[in-house]
Amino acid sequence: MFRTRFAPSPTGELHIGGLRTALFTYLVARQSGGTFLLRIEDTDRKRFDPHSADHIQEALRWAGLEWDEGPIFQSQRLPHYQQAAAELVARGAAYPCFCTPARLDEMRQEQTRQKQPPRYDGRCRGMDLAERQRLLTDGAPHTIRQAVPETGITTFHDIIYGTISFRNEEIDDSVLLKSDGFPTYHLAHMVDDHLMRITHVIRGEEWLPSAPKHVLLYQAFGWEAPVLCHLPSILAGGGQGKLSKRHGAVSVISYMQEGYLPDALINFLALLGWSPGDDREFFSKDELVAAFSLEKVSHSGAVFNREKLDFFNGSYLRRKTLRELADLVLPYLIEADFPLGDGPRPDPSLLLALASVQDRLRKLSEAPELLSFYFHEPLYQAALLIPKKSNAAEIRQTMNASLEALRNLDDFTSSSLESTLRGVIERQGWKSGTVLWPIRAALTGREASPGAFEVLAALGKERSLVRLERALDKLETMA
RNA sequence: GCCCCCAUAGUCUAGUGGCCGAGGACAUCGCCCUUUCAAGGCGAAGACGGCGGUUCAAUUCCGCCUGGGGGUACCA
Repeated sequence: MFRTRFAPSPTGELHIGGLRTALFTYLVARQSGGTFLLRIEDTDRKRFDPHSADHIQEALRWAGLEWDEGPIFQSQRLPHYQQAAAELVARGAAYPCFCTPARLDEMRQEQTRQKQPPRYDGRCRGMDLAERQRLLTDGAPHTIRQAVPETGITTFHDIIYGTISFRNEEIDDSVLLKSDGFPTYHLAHMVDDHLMRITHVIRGEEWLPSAPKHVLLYQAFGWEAPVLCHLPSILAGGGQGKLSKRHGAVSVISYMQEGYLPDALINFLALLGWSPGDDREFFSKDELVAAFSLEKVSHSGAVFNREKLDFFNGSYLRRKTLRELADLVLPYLIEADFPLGDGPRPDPSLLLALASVQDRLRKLSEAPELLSFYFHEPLYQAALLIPKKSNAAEIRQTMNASLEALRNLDDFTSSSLESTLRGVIERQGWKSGTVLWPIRAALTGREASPGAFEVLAALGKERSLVRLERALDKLETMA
């Protein structure tokens, strides 16, 4: 029964990398029958975005990652952190620092000039106790800094990376409590993880270098540290392959708006840095819960590959029933201002139209473009009606024959349309292309589109005949 | 600069010393199907970064180099 948490800072919208972290965190909790908690780490008042927490929750919900506890806001738990900081000072693991931002800035510039690693020089750490007490009682502004041991090695175990150690002398005395009384991440997250009985800290690898600070803090408190797990980054992949050049960090909401299905995104993201160890690639969320394990997460960063995401999305879209697809696509058609009529919303002809494009759809936002000829008379050049290796005279002939056969046909279903037109083709001994290509071109105005029978059926007899007659007119004026 | 992490095809990955003359997926190319484009089926091309070790045997272990990523804030 593990307790895990996703702990984003509310500084903007949830990004793809954050969603993957949330997913892995969620999976660990679910597969143990444990608890997944959402904690908003809003301890930076400068970067705080008031809408961010809502956006993050919306994105998580859309993705299907429901949390069991929270959201908990750190800004409402200040006393916990202040008390913890005081405790640390009492234990000698932290100390008040009265250095001003200006002095710190100057100090770092000097260090950089001398080609030394920029870090706190320890001025207030060695301060005379009487002096410290005097400043404190005077109410001098100060922060609380971690007193990192000057010698020794801090070692910890990461589920993914294994044993990692740092020389304590390399670790800086970070600020734990800011002068405004807010904690920094270093203090807040570990205090909360302890108080909330978190068993697994799962976060991005950008935290790896500061992990020893946190381990030291757990030791100072005498608390048992949770299992640590750092996830490899998702990379943008600039400059190498042609397929990877326009990938970047993008917000989850934008994928939602572009018409990616949450299940497809989740499936894709799960495979970015994790694999089951065999050749399976399609996973429902439940299957992920069953198969996932942190031990199988890879150690190296993964480039975000949108082509593969599109493949997954198309694949998930193809599994939808037509009614499901209609519900999904409708908002995009409305957005595109298509004349949808007054009838029942997923009307039969819309379902037929959708069926004709389902195989070509990679994301929902492509639907208006793929379906436009069903809603608007197509504009095209007469030459489009004539396939290669044919001519206007021949096409006029086949079109007239097709038109006549179609006028006499009442059952406008794909199958009866097919047998009727194949009958025409066979009787006249024509090549099927000379009959079918011009019909399809006349109906869609496109070089590439769904097949003639499907379009005929979806458009219906009346509208089909109008378009075919118009095409014939075009052919006449051509000659 | 210093510290940490990483390294199988364009991309995501399988692989824990011999089963690898390296498996799967996306993308690419070809063929089939076919009125077009997709989808689908079949097939092709494509990788163990380099150099040294260890070993009877290294993609797998070790070191160095190179390359990539991250950190170095009163941001997370």
